[in-house]
Parts: sequence; C-alpha cells; structure tokens
Amino acid sequence: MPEAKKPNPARRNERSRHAILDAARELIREVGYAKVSIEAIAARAGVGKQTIYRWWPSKGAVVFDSFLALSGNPEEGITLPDTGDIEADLKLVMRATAAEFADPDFEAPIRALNSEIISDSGLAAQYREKLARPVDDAKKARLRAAQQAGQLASDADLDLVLEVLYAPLYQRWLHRSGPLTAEYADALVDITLRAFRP
Amino acid sequence: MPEAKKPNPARRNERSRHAILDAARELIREVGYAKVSIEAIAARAGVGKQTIYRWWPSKGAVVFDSFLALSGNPEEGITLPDTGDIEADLKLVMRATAAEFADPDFEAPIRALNSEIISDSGLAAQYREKLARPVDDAKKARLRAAQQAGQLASDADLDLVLEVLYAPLYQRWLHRSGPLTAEYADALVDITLRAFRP
Amino acid sequence: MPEAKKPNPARRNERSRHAILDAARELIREVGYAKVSIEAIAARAGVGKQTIYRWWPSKGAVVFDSFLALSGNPEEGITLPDTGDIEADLKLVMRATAAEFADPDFEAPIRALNSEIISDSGLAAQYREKLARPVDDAKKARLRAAQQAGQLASDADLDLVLEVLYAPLYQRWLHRSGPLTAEYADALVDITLRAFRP
Amino acid sequence: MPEAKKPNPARRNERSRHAILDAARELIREVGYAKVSIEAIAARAGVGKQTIYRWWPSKGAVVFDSFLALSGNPEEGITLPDTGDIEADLKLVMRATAAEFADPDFEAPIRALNSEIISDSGLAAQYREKLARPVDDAKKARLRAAQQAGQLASDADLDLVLEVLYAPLYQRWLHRSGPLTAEYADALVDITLRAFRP
DNA sequence: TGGTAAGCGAGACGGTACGTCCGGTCTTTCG
DNA sequence: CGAAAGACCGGACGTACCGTCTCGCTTACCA
Repeated sequence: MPEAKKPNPARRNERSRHAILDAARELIREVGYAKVSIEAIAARAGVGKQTIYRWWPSKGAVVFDSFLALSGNPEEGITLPDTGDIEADLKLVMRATAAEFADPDFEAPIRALNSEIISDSGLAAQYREKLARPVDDAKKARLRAAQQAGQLASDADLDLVLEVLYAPLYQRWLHRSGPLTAEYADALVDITLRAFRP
Repeated sequence: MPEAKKPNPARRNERSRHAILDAARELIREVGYAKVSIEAIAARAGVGKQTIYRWWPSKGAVVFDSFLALSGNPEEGITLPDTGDIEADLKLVMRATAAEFADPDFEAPIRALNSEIISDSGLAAQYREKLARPVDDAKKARLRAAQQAGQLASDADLDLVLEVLYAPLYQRWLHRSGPLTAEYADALVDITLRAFRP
Repeated sequence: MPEAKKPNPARRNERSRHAILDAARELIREVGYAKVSIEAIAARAGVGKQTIYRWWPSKGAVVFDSFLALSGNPEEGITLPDTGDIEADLKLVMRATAAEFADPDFEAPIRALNSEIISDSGLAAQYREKLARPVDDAKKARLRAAQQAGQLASDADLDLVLEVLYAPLYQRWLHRSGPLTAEYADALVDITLRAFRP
Repeated sequence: MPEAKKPNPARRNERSRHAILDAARELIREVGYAKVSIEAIAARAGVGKQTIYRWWPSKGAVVFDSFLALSGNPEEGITLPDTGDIEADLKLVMRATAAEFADPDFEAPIRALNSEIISDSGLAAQYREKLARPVDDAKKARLRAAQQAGQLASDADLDLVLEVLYAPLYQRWLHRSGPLTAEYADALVDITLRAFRP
C-alpha cells in the first residue's frame, strides 16, 4: 500500500494555523472568494505554501476551516429563546436570519461558502455536520417543545418543518429573487405554522 | 469616457457561436465545470480565443448561454398539465422535478450553473429572466387556475407559494441533505396545499 | 500556374499610400521600430489592414518605403563639394556623417532600418540600390576627380576606398564602441588617404 | 522604490539553464532567429516559461547567452599566431574570418546576434565586453608585437587599426555588398599595413 | 544534553490557463 | 473593383497560480 504520508498533528505550529485562517478570512473579504489564491494566503500569513498543502487538501477546505474557526467552537449547544409563544419566537429568529443574510458584510463570505459547498460534496458533508447541525438541533429542540405544547402537529417531521421554514428564505437570497424583509420572515413563519398545525 | 469597444453583432459568425456553445456543453459534461477552460472551449470549437472574449465577458457567461441554447427558445410559453385536480397535477410536476435533480447526467451541469449564479449577480438576473421566469409563469398560471377553482386561497401570493413548494427541494439538492424521493415530492405538495388552502 | 493575384497599380489610392508611409514614420519615432505593428499603422493611417497587405509584403518593406519617401526622390544625382582639396572635402563630408549618426533624432529610425536590412536580404538589395547607391556614386565621382588630380592612386578600387573610409565609422556607431567625434572623422580621412596615396 | 524582485541565483537549476541555452541554439539554427519564440524554447527545453522569464529579460538576452555559452569561457586569453611576419599572420587571420562569415552555418546565428545588438544597447555592451573584447585583446597583442618589431607605426592607435582592418569586411557581410574572398581579405591587410606603416 | 528528524519559511521548478496583442486572411459594405 | 472596416483563426506574449520539490533553519523529542 503506497499509504500517503501523514504529517504529525502534534508537531503542528498553531501560530501558522491561525495566521493562515486569518489571512484567508481577510482576503475573502477584501477581494472575494474567487480571486483568493493559496499563494496569496501564504504570503499574507507569512507562511510557506507547503504548510498549507500539508494540512489542507484544497482552497475550499482552508476557507471552510476559516469559517469554522470564526463561528467559535460552541462545544455546548446553542439554545433558542423560548417564551412559550412559538410564533413570536420563530419570528424573532427568522427576522434575525433575514437581517443577517441582508448584511452586506456577510454577503461575500457566505456566498463563497455556498459556492464551494455546491460543487464539493465532501465540504457539503462537513458543512452539514459542523456548521448546520448544531444550529438545526437547537431549532428542532425549540420545535419539539412547541409540539409538546400542542402548537405543532405531534407527528410533524421536524427536518421538513425546518426546510419549509428556511429554504424559501435561503433560495430568495441565493438567487436574489426578492427582498429579505421582516414581513417576509413573518410570512414564512405564518405559513409554516399553518401547514404544520395540529 | 472610456467607452468600451463594441463589436458589431451584425457581422457575428453564427457558425462559430454555435461551435462555442456546443463545445462548452460537451466539455462540462466530460470534465466538469470547474475544469473547463476558455482555452479548451476555443480549441474544441476550432475557434480563436479572441472570438470568445469578443462576445462573452466570462466563462460563466458562455456556459450560461450554452444552457439557454440547450433549453431551446420556447418562444411560446410552456404549459403545465391541468386535469382539474391541483394536488395530482402538482405531484406529477414535483416528482418530475425531483427525478430530474436526482439524474446524475443533469447533476454536473446544473450544479455548475448554480455555482456561477450564486456569485455573479449579473448572471443571476439573466437566470431569473431567461430560464426561471418562463417556467415560473407556467406554474403560476396553473396555480391561478386552482385559485379560481377554489382549491387555493384566493389571496395567496403565488410567488410565495412557488417558493414554499420548490425551495425545500432545491435546498435539499444543493446541500445534499436528504434523498429526493417521490414521497418527499408528494409531502411538499401536501404541505403547501395545506398552508395555502382557502 | 497558380499565379498570385496582382492588384492593379493604376487604381492605387495615392492618399492611402501617403497616409500609411507617414503613419509608419511617426510610429517608429514614437515607440521604436520593434514595437510598431501593422495594425497600429493601419489604425493611425485610417486605412484597412488589407490595404497594407495588398501593396507591401512585410512591415520591413513599409518602413523601408517610408524612408525612401522621406529621402525625397533625388532623380538627378547628388553632388559632393569639390574645392580641389580632397582632404578638406572628405573631412567635411565625414564630419557631417559622424554628426548625423550622433544625432539622437536619427538614431532610432536608422537603427530600425539597419536591423531590418541585416536579416532580410531582399530589403538589403533594395537598400543598396535605392538608398546607398546614389550617395556612393556621388562619393565615387568626387574620388575619381581626386584620382585625376593625382591625389589618389590611379589604380585604387573606389568601392574599397569607400569601405575603408566609412565602414569604421559605421561599425563604431552600430556597436556603440566609441565616440563619433570630428577628430575621429578626420583621422579616418587621413588614414584612407595615406593608404591610397599614389 | 519599486525594487524588482530578485530571484536567488544560488538556487538556480543548472540543468534547466543548460537545456534552455541548448534549445535556443538549436531553434535558431532550425527556424531562424525571428521565428524563435520563448514559448518554443521553453517547450523544447522541457522547462516552464517562467523559468526563462525569471532569469532573462528578453529573447535577445537568452540568445546572447547561448552564444556566450557556445564560445566556451576562454578564461585564459586567446593568442594569435606569431611567425614574426605581421602581414602573413594577419592575412591568415583575415582569411579565416572571411571564411567564417561566408559559412552558411554561421550566417543565421551571427546575423541574429547582430540584429539584436543593434537595437539593444545593453546587449551591445555585453557583446563588446564578453565576446568582442577577448578577441580584440588578442589581436592587439599581436599588433603590439609588430609595433615593437618596427613593422607598424609605434604611435598607431591599435583600436583604430583594428577598425580599419575589420570594419570593411564586417560591413560588406552585413550589407551583402560584395563577396568575402581571400583576395579581399588580403587587400584589407595590405591597405591597413600601408596606412599604418612606420 | 546532544543528535536527529519533523515542521517550517522561502522560493525555484514544470506546467496550465489567463486575457491581450497582433499576424495574415476573409467577408461585408460602400463609393 | 479598390478600399474602409472589422470579424475570424491562430499563435505568442508576459503574468498568475497551481501543486511539487528542494533548500537551510528552528524546534521538540529521544537516547
């Protein structure tokens, strides 16, 4: 077996790792994902190219990791507000999500991330596992509470509920096919609750 | 005023245009969007690179046009089946859509198209106008008929209905977050009709 | 016989011909011979490229013709001064030649011409015939007079005399291997006269 | 200060350097200087284009270096024959020079070199220093011996002697204005010795 | 505690593609 | 029918990065 050489993670230089992820994030913001090159990341980070190739298989992977690092490592799960009023709580969250998507500062990097995810199934899996899952779990926890409170059909598939709730917003943002207003966020909550009411 | 030089479209060589779009489509199928180069398209089409740069601003634009050309030019609008039963009709269409997305032959090119659209707002606009709109119009026509038949709330925003119906499927495909089965298609129709019933 | 198509010179547009030669001369002065392109000449002259290709076989030929046109057409021969004192007369001419070579305005075009002549034997022949010959004939006429006056060996090969007289100056200029001063010009005359004295 | 990036010569790959110079020489011989492209040199040498651009500023510089490499590096000076008879010795050398110029194998490359030298003063300086100087020094050494033997005027400027001796031959070759025969070589020696005799 | 092997910065290398320029040919339109 | 305009195929330009490959140098582990 040829068996690719594996570098020893114990010896990894944490200083370099950070510099690389920081440089990646900065460059994406400054010039856009498509124009970021590994050479530029290495130069900006003051690092040899080989150090990047040693630890990451592709530009996408570096960028992805830079997102992971950014989102902190929420070892303990996130929790959504629970006032007992599922409609109010969801509208709060949905409006926040819509606002985040509309924020031009988040625009470029999130588009970069999505672009990479579409065509790289490995990164897509990582994305689901590391970035989407924790958030989705928190949302599902809140929905489960609503089910128990009789505000949602008890047999509703919560993954499906999440999709109906978020996918329209996501698609509208991705295709720039309409404005992401608070009213729109509210409308999606209303529709979802109507579709899945007990 | 810098005023870019404009080539004269009247003198355009239709033979070359076709060869380029054909070559683009072939290459995407053969090696995948990311690995297609303008150089390769020109070589395959038996065309000078300048002839591509003269008429298209980017690789994405060429690829996009090759899709447009493929989808024919449905001068006259498309029409969806109308048996009078909106649920049955929608399930038919949704199952077909799910099947299309699941078809590995369509996989690569559609992902390429979406990847390009996400980060190029100009192409996104063209996409909405030239590819999405005609199809959406046909769908909305069918929904409107359902409204008149009292199968759908008469005040429902049809754009929103379409989003709730299709976006979950689209997102699931994009993120590969679940299987695109006929059951799933049916479920989306059921949910949408419940959400927007009169 | 395939017999290349020959355009009919009678129909040639004199206005275009002039514009082309003028444009060529201007561009050589402005950007240097090597960077002049046929496209640029055509654009500057307000002429189609084909009009250049129709009448000239190469860029070198155009440039050469632009020199010919510049040097006027001395239908009637040139004459050198003849004071009876061959030494004085030659020194006058040689100093003028040295000064001309040293003039930075003449530098670029003459180097361009020579560069072209070196590697294109056709142009070299034209150069000898059209540009060098008339001048050389005038010089030889003066030398012949000196022979008859007993100031030069009567059996001297006048072509050789010219070479001994001018070639060192020419080579020094071409290779930039030394200054082209009046003293140097004088020295060459002295040496030549000594070598070929009766 | 813009300060161009300097590659580190210590890291230079000698194998590539040789391959490039060899390829350049071969291609000049095969297709002629004007038609040699850097791309072709790189391809023939099995080298990336950047490796050429990293170490040479222009095609001319590569070609020039390939000449330098060819002429070996005569660390120790060259010496001309010295039989005590300056006329015989010079005729021997001049005939050899004439023969070399007339050799069609040397024709193309030497013309290429001269063409490049004319319009690039940097290369001209290198030419004088690296190629012409060593040879000229050897010639001047022989002439100096002749001066001490009383065969040449003791106050003769040896640079000038060399010019009178060689420039006519050089010009005749450059302009193809006459045959380069042994008789012509002899005549130039005779004339020069007469001009500079004590 | 000194030797040695890994990771590291630097950057040269063989390559591929970029987007531009121009060479020479061909076609369309006008006078 | 010559000429202007300019699109076309082709090929080279010089640049940017790719991913791989040495080079010393520093650093951490083991003997």
